[in-house]
Amino acid sequence: MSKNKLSFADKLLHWFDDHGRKDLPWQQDISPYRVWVSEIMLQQTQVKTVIPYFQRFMESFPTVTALANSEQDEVLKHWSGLGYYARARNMHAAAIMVRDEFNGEFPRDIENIQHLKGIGRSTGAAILSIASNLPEPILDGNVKRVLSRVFAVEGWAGKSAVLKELWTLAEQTTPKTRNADYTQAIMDLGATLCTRSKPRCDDCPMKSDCIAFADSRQAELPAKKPKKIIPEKKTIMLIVKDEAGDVFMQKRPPTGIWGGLWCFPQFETQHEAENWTQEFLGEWSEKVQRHDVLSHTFSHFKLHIQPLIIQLKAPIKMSVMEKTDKLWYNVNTEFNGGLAAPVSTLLNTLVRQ
DNA sequence: AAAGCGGGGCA
DNA sequence: TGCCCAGCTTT
Repeated sequence: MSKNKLSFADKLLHWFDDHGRKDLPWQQDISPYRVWVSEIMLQQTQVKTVIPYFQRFMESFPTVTALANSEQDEVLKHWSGLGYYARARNMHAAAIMVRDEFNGEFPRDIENIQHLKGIGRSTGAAILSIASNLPEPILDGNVKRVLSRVFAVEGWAGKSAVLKELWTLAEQTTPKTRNADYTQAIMDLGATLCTRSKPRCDDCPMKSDCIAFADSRQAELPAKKPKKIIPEKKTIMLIVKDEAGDVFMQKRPPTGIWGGLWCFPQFETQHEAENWTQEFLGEWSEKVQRHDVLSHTFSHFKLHIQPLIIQLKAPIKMSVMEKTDKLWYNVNTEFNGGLAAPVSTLLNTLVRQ
């Protein structure tokens, strides 16, 4: 390791001592479990949004064993609105694995910790570094941005050659001592100063070392992901109300979009929706109401949702009542399961009046 | 309204 | 090794 690289860590740590954030909820009572939960949540969401989710999660699932002993519906309920629901499912599976295969303790080495679902090299390293002060380098989005700028790494990090170069730089810059502080410091620098747009270079401890700053290339580095045109799809969401005002909902398959979350029945056409209602639920008393289309963007397609509301009058056929993946939801009660954002939106705007 | 964000799973 | 998976914030 060159002298230059050592001073990188020293400068960063000095800055962190004076200016870094140390009062975030997951920086208190540090444990592998708390760091793990925060890291998974922070993968997809900003600090400000994560804080209330983290606190609710910790109140309900104070330990990894408590999480393992919970129902998936309960876990997804705490994740509703955060997105990337596969990560909540993975966390639940990983907690069960820690309970059953690791005696309730997180593995303390980078190889074994990656056997847990949802934990790769960077997240595993963050847990080991922050919770146990082990000298593992991390490479999350913040670190990628900082390293790309300081060392002028060319190319998009989605390319394996670029990613490899970034990992090498991460290994070379990560110190053996004060590793936990260093990991928090470099993430903090990326989150607060070395931001994607308008970085505050004048306040940055790496200013004198940063090639992007020297060359005024902060806006070009890191290289952006190539643009892709995403397809658009349409669906009808059918909101069926029974005589009591309860709403019919069904659980989605365990994997795929909104896996394990509760949703309204979906159809391609209004005709199909009406036929299905007739066949499985009975007669309806009012005309089918169409409501405004709600558009929802995923990473790989855009979904246009046409909500339909049907009010039933005849009694419900028993067959649908018996299934565990179908239910009638009393909208004035708390929902015990995961709900995708547009489903929550529809419940709030069209059902709970 | 459109762009940008991030990491792991899996074919 | 390249594509799939979300929903929120920022511009």
